[in-house]
This record gives sequence, C-alpha cells and structure tokens, in this order.
Amino acid sequence: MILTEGDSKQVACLAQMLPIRDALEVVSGKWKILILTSIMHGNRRFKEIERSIPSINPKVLAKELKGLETHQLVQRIVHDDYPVLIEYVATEYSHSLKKVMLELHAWGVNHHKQLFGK
Amino acid sequence: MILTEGDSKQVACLAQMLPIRDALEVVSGKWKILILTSIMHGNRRFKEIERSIPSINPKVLAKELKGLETHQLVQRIVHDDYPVLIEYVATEYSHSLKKVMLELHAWGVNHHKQLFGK
DNA sequence: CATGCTGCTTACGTGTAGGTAACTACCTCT
DNA sequence: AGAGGTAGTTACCTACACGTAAGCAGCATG
Repeated sequence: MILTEGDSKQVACLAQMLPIRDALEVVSGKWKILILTSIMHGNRRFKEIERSIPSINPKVLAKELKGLETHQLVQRIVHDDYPVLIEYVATEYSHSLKKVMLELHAWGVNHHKQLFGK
Repeated sequence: MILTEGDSKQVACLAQMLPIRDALEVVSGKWKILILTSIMHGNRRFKEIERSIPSINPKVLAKELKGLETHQLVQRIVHDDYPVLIEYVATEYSHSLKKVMLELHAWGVNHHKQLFGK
C-alpha cells in the first residue's frame, strides 16, 4: 500500500496531535497549573495554597491536589510531629512543566495586550 | 503600608498566575488546540478537519470553530462560487500560539516516556 | 432519480467540573 | 471554656462540555 500525499499529511498531523492531547489531559482545566504555580512559588501548606489562589475552594483544591499527586507532579508529605503538619512540594518531575508554564504565561501576557491594546 | 515577605511572595505568585489563567481560558479543553493543529497542517475544509481528528463529532467541531473564530485564531472564508466552498485558515495571530503548542507537544512526548519507560 | 458528499443544525441525554455551605477532628492560645 | 487556625470532608446543586443520532439543503455523479 502506498501513502497518498493526503495520507502522509494526516500522519504528520496526528503525530503532532496525540502528544498534545496527552499533555492537555494533565494540564487542562481551571486549576491544576495555578496550583502548581503556587506551590512552586513556595506555598507548601493547604491553607497557604488556598489563600494564594483567589476564589478557589477547599473541595476543589483537595481534589486537584490528589490529581497532581497521581500525576507525580506534587508530593504530599506528612510530618508526624504534633501538631501534624502537612506539606505539598513540587516534584523533580514537575519542573519539566516549567517551559510549558512559561510559554503559557508569555502568551497570556501577550493576549491581554492583544485584547486591550498595548 | 509595608509589604511583608509573605505578601510580596503572593504578589509575584499572582502576577505569574493571572496571565496563565487567561491563556488557559483560550487553550484549555479537549479540542481547541487539536483543531488548530489540524488547520495549521493544511486541513482547511470542515470535513477534512473532522476526518483528521479521531473521534471528534461535527457538533463539537462546529462549536469549537466558532470559538476559535471569536478568539481570532481562525478565519472562516466563504468562496461564493458554485459549489460553495468554505475554508478555515489559521490567522496571523494564531501563530503566536505555536511556541505554546510546541512545548505542549514536547512535554506530551516526554510524559509518554515517563509513563511507559523510554 | 437515487446515492453520496459537504457543511452544518437540532434534539436529546449524560457526566463531570466546579461552586456553596456546613461540618468535623484536632490543636493552640488566652 | 471559647475563639480561632489547620486540613480537609460531606451533601447538594448547577452548568456546561461533550456525546449520539438523525436530519437537511445544496450540489454532483452514475
């Protein structure tokens, strides 16, 4: 079987799309990246993170933190001293997302200018 | 009024988050970037785009295309010859998203390796 | 004149993301 | 003992993203 020009175009296109879809699954949604940003800025405790992100609520935060944990992007550390202290830290692996976050940030700034004039 | 150290941390953190939130609003969701990728790969017609993206359906595609149009990322061009031909093209502005898409792609590839070993 | 392609739209349904409010269990401070 | 902080959980609700199936108008082809 021989690929037509159209087919090879679609193959390249798919090769581009599938990894993007994978990435979006992890990154997409209203909160995940914001939470990660907050943690990377040094907010480690639940309430700290909650306060740092305007209008997030504890239920959503708890759920998203679990998600980030299963994606190996944050680690939940329980210090069993009393009082119990719980910390969330960004994993080594999560730093691989920094470039993505940087580009999103840059584009967001640019988009704002595009909308409201520079 | 004087900023405490904690405050200035939060200010920097917010400054990072708000543009990211803006960007996510445009980029987030299952389909937008995939559709844009398809169009940038040279798929111009509705059915062409539909076929290029596995398991998308025409309702979603139509809606997302409208969204991308209002965000000025694609342009809908009607050729009034007979038979009527409709083309979707990526705008100049949409190319500003290429870096974001590239990073998402790169990270997606990397993440796949992370999950299934290289 | 039937079949099939294009570019959609419509009706209908489900699932999940996200929001609100209240509550708990534990600890501390006064 | 009461007020207040931490780290969530629970029940309930809503809205929208997304999916399925079908249909339609216009054109072309055998």
